[in-house]
Amino acid sequence: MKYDFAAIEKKWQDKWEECKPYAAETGSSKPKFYGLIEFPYPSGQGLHVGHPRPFTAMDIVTRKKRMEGYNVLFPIGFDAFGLPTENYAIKNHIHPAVVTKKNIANFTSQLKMLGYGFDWDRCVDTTDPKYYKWTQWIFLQLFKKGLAYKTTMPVNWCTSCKCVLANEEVVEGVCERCGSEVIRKEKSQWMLGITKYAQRLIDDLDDLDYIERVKIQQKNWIGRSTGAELTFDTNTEDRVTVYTTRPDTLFGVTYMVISPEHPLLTKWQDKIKNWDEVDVYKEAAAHKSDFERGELNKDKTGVRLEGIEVVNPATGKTVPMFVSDYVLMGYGTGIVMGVPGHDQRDWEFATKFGLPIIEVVSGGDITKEAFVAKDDSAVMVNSGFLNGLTVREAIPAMKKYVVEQGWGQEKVNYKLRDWVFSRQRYWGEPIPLVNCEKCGWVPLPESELPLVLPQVDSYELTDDGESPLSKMTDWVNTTCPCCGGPAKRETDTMPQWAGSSWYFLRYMDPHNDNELVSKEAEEYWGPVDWYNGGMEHTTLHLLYSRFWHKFLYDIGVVHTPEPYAKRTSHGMILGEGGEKMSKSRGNVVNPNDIVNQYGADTMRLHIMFIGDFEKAVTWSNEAVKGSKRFLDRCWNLMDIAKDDLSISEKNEPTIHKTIKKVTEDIDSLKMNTAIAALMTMVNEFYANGLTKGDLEQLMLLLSPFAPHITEEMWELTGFAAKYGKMAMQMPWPKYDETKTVASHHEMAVQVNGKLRSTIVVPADADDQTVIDAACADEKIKRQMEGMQLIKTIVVKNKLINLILKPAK
RNA sequence: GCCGCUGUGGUGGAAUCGGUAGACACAGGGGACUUAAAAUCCCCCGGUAGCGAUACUGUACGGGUUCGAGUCCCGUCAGCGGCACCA
Repeated sequence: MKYDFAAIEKKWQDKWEECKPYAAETGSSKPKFYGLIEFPYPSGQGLHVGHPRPFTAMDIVTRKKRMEGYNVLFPIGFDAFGLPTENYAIKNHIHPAVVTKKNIANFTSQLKMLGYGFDWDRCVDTTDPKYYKWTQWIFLQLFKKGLAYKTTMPVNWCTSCKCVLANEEVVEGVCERCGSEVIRKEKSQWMLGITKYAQRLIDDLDDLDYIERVKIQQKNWIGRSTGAELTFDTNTEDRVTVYTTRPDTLFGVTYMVISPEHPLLTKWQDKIKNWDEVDVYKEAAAHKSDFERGELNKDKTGVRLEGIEVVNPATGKTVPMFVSDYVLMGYGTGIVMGVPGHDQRDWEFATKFGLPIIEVVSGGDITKEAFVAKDDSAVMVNSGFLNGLTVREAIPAMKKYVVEQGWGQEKVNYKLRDWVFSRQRYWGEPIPLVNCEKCGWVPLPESELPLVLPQVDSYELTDDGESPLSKMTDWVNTTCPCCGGPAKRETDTMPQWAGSSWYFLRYMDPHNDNELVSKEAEEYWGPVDWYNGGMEHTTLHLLYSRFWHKFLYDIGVVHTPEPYAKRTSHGMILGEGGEKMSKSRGNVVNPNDIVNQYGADTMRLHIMFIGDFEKAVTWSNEAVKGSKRFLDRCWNLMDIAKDDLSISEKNEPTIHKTIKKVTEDIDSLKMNTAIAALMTMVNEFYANGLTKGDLEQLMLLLSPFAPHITEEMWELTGFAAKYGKMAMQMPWPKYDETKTVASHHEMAVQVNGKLRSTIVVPADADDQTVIDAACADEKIKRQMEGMQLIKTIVVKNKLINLILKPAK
């Protein structure tokens, strides 16, 4: 009988649809396992070959967990708000909800075609009002705790599209869509106070089982630095405060720099003698994009503030003050002390403006470049009481001194900024707040949630970059829930990150209309035991969702401070030729084609066999055949298996070894070597012959990888009838360590570290026995002629190294 | 520039703690079966020399540690990912 994958896959998928073997049961007495994959964005193109990689891996992990007796939650959903759908809607005049529905239906059928063990009854869709009711609810709680606030801040503004762009939409300083210049524009935006959680987001990483590079990237993104805030007197009534990580270099300060956006600048308008010049610089800086300010314009520019002087408390001398756009308003205090001797940026600035450069740390040549000591054992000079100390000693000494003198205090800073949470877009969750002239920003009562996205005539932005919702005057004009007076609704919507920041909680209790998640469900399922996703989500999605989860922990909604106990990441699938798959390159592989040609089981197997899960791999249509061939070989074993239900003596060591290997490899996502071990086992079965008992073990091991063919074989070989269960419902096979070892080993025999021969000896033979055996070997005898044995090294069951030297 | 990762046959990739480099596949070559093709089965497959046994050589490059290095250490080069005037 031929392996008819199309008929077999259809048969079993229909069966699973009906008997729901993947249903998770909240409150079951079995141990729980919550395996999570990043839910997809349902794009119009459908699934591409990159999706099945993480999905299949976690499907295998969770299938094995079920067989090991766990009550498994392996859910799926759709992260469906977002720009591509909105843009498609604008272009084709179709409501985004209609497009979304269609795309989700398409994704669903594709995912089912691949035979994943998702609990489809728990499927969520972030654009469903029943879902985003709770996204809005979380926002309201953040607002009530003061963690959501509105502020004016610079945004990316496309001068041609006249709209606000997300950072991701700005590519090399121009608008991704039209290629026009992008400038910074002040706009009022909702912000979330993630920086208040910065330290906890760093600290709690320590106890998590995340792959190391994810932890490192998160820490770098949060960017903690320790230093001091120092306050300087000026010749105005204001004092200025700077942040520095190197208070030890205070004696080397020869000037100060203020950011063009700093409010003190405007305040000092009358005192600055060259205000016109300063104002022009200020204006010019405002019109520069971040890109120009950063990437292109390493060349330092600036204007001296005539009439403003600052006193260096360490030396008592006055130094001049400049405005320059190399100082950022958003980090530290927006004012920097210039230490040109020991900071390359300051050195460039000082060189350009002819400012003095003082050496305060010895060891470099400050006439050529700033000396930034690589280690902290360099010695301080020209620094009063610090002279002779190493940098390592000088930093704490100066910090202490600064505090004693009342010049400042120790300070920790983070690069992490608060989260810009508004989008002037239609296709997102409406922000459930109204603005009342009397009461200010007022939250909607929770009973009015969800605040449903209203129907609009056009999804285009207004000319001044406001959300399409702002044109809906009937919707915008409302009454204040607080005083009953006239009020306006917020017309900004939430970013796509919102719905994905908590979706894993909703899976635990997806149909609950009264709570985001019931206490019972959350305490049973939380936290997620294993979350796999892309490296590209390490800094944003992962950080955002950890932040929300910590907030939910603080207000008592969840019982753990962290959402995910374990995080792994998969590599990308590249197109033929090693390039990123993209429509424009025309190298996108659609999983449908592979499934039609070879079947879902082959697709699943191949995508796992293709290479190291964490690394990028190149897709090859040619190589898929190997996986299909393997399944054919498995199938054909049915014809040659002897009618004996016990494990054959000949295959026993291989079977136990393979069970061990596959068990361990699945747990560490090394599916490629697990499959290789299964292939080796099948090759041995062909070489040795096999019993039905041998085949039974193979089917159980193969089940998580290729569930359709396995169930069919399980039925045909009579095991389904024998046990009254599907293979996937059987206990995971166990191995006996003592049976994994063969009775004899082949050992390598080296002479002076070079392989010269191999010998076969009984397992666990003692050292003298193997040395004797090695010395008796013909090839070794030849090597030993005229030589003297001075040392032997024996590695049990593996290798013998004989150290010889010429005999005297 | 900074942080992180990776360099292994024609190709994808294996190789617990430092212990037989190239498992398992793909492609290729040879053979069997077949009227033929597909499929299937068997054999070969890093390089150089040799009919062969075998010898030398070989994990980006240069050093080092070690009885022994793909693996550890120092340096260099290349590629990928992230961040980037963060004081």
